[in-house]
Amino acid sequence: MRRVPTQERSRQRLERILDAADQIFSEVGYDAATTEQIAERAETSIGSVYQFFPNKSALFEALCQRYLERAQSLFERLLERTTLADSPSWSKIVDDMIDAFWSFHVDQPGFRAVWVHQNISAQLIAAGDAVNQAIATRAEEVMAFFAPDVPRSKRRIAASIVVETISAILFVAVRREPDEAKRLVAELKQMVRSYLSTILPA
Amino acid sequence: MRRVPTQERSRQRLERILDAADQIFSEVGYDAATTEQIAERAETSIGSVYQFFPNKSALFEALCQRYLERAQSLFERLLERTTLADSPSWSKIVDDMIDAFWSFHVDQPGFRAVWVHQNISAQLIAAGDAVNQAIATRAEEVMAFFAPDVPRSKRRIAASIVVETISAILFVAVRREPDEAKRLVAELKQMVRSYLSTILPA
DNA sequence: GCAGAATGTGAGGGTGTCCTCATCTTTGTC
DNA sequence: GACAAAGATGAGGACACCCTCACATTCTGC
Repeated sequence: MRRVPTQERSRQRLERILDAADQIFSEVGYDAATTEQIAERAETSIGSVYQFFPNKSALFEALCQRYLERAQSLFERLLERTTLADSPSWSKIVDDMIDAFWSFHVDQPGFRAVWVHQNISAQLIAAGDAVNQAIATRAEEVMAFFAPDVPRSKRRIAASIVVETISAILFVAVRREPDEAKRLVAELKQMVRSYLSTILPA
Repeated sequence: MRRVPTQERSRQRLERILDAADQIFSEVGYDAATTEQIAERAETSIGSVYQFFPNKSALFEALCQRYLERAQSLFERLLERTTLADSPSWSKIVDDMIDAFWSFHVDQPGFRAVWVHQNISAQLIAAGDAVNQAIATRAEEVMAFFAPDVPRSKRRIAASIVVETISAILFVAVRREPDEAKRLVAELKQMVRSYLSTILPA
């Protein structure tokens, strides 16, 4: 970012620009989106956009980063709440997790739109992978709580595939009709549960 | 397509253009790819590219269509071979299916590259969905053979999520280190098997 | 209420790509 | 081998978008 806003007016403008970028990129895709269009939607001038971001791609990346941060913080909040509760079953945790991320996708339709089917830099892909990795690592810790004797390597790959599957299927589900999506999410829970029951004790 | 080639020379040129497009789009993405660059890689002139395709996006779509056809025909060939063999277990069929599609991804790296993280038209997304749907429908028939009493609606959603999961996780696996990918594929089989065993008889 | 810092503006320069078309080359047929 | 049809070529027109920068406006501390 070129300039970090200090005044309130500027902070709001930056927020408006990011929101506008979110909308435009979601609607028409990275290429078709023009910086002029984004400025217009943000009710500001093209010059202001370039006050904050050195170029179009930096604007897009900032937007993606914002989504990644939101996703990760959602997961952290969820875990905090869970560990505080008096040890529920792991299947309950899985269900809650899936529900929470499903809500995330539904509430923030731009997330899928900007993340999939856009030109994403290798750097950004790595950032996305890192978030999934971080989530998987935390998930592995939860698994360790329920099954301390399962070897670490086994836990690692299991956590990884569970996180990736949930992530991938939710991405698919967003595109379906609401009814079909609901059923997909239900079956996703079922699948993850039956897989994990081969590893974790009931 | 603007012109369908009748002479052999022309057919080969068209093939070269599609192959070049495959490479360039894979390497740099849809936007960054230029039609001039594609023509050069195909060892032909820009004019020839536009003899066959009305514009850049039509070229890209033709490329995607070629991949979809290849994927679907792979599945059909696989099923033909399977039904001819004397009724193996369903878990064997699942494993073979996953292996075959994994090879497809590995052998045709361009498939993932052009399909994910590119600007794909809604029309093309629908085409991709249609292929997955078609595969799911055939998978459902196979399930019907092993579990005739499971209600149709249940079979449908199960087939759908299995196909989507396999498709999604293989897309993820391609990006991993070979070792990690191998483990992911192995766990994918495990997951699908344990899910299906809640539906199909052993 | 004033100086100066911070912020905002938008017309236009520069760049690069898509695609056309007039012209040339190859292929097939009699 | 001559003629027509099919195929191939690539310089350049047209267009659209990114980004700059000189100037205007707003804010802040004194």
